[in-house]
Amino acid sequence: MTSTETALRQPERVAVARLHAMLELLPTALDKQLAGESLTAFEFTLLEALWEADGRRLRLSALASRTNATLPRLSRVVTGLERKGLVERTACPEDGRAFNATLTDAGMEAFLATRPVHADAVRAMILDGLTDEEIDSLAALTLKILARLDPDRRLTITACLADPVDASCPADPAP
Amino acid sequence: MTSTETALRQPERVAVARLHAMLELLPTALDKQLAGESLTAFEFTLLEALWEADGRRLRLSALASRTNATLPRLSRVVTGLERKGLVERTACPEDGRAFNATLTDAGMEAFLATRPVHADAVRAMILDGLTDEEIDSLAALTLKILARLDPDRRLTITACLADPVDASCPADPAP
DNA sequence: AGTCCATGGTTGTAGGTACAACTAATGGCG
DNA sequence: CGCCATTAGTTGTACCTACAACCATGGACT
Repeated sequence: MTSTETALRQPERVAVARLHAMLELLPTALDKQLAGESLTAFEFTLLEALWEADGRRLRLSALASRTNATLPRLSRVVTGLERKGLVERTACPEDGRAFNATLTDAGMEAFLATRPVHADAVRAMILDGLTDEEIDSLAALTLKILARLDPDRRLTITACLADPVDASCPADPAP
Repeated sequence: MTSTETALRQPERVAVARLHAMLELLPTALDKQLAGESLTAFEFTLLEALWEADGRRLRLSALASRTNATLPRLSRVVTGLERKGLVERTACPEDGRAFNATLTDAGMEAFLATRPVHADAVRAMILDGLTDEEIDSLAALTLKILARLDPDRRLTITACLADPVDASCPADPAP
């Protein structure tokens, strides 16, 4: 079942090479744009997830799922944000094992201050070069790839990642 | 001229969120598929670049450009591959500062052994879910994003990354 | 030749991430 | 009740990468 023995065709090679290049360049580029706010892109994503969450708090495991991070990684990042006073760990009443990460007021403030910077960076590096149709196309393509990456469908529960069924997302032909 | 003050629109948010998720998941997923060959995805990319190069060798800085890596990073990875016997550092005759990384026979062998594994992984995680048109679309989108990421155009010189004008992936003059 | 600057690479250091091993609490089931 | 498998999180360890500082060479210009 291994080794299809067939080499990739040229258009495939091109797409993969470019995708790979983007994978290599985009994350560090994004991080650099946010460096001025003393937040990493991942930390921002984390604050964003909490901001959108009910009661501005989320269980660590839920937060890990939403941000596509492993639990160890999330644990340490939350520790870091806690040290900066942007987040608080509070025990979960219903489950003695679980903890909630709660956005503090300072965390809210930091998030709101960083949001426009992040939005501008994303526009400058990704969106501004694309037409509306291309943006939709990008959303559709990434969804398809994500579906294969995460067959368990455990991770992609966030609204923006879900299937295009829900109203807020642009419709496209269902597979 | 900072802070556009305008929030991202919903389709933009969706595309960016999915792209971000992919950025988080794809690299580690690819690495895991290649773990059995005791090569990282980046090391494979590096061997691939050397394989395609004229005389199976490339100057370190050229190699860094092709693989979208910083020079320090490349230097260490080459050291690692050298230790494994897959690559050799040889001084460049024309330029006393420069070094060539040369693919050894063992390196060729390792590359050829890993190539089908890598191809299968790429197919399984990316290509198999997409139609030919979508693959072309992906290539076009990533090209547009790369163009904005690398305005200096220093990095994206590789044939597969260049503008869609040229069809083939020719080698270019060795050092 | 001599000076200055740019280029090619290497290494010190710091920070981030994955994996595995670990603790602790939950929930089922006899 | 008491045992066992599962789940939530934390931490030890190892690796990787970025940035900055560094050394050496090449090239231009006087």
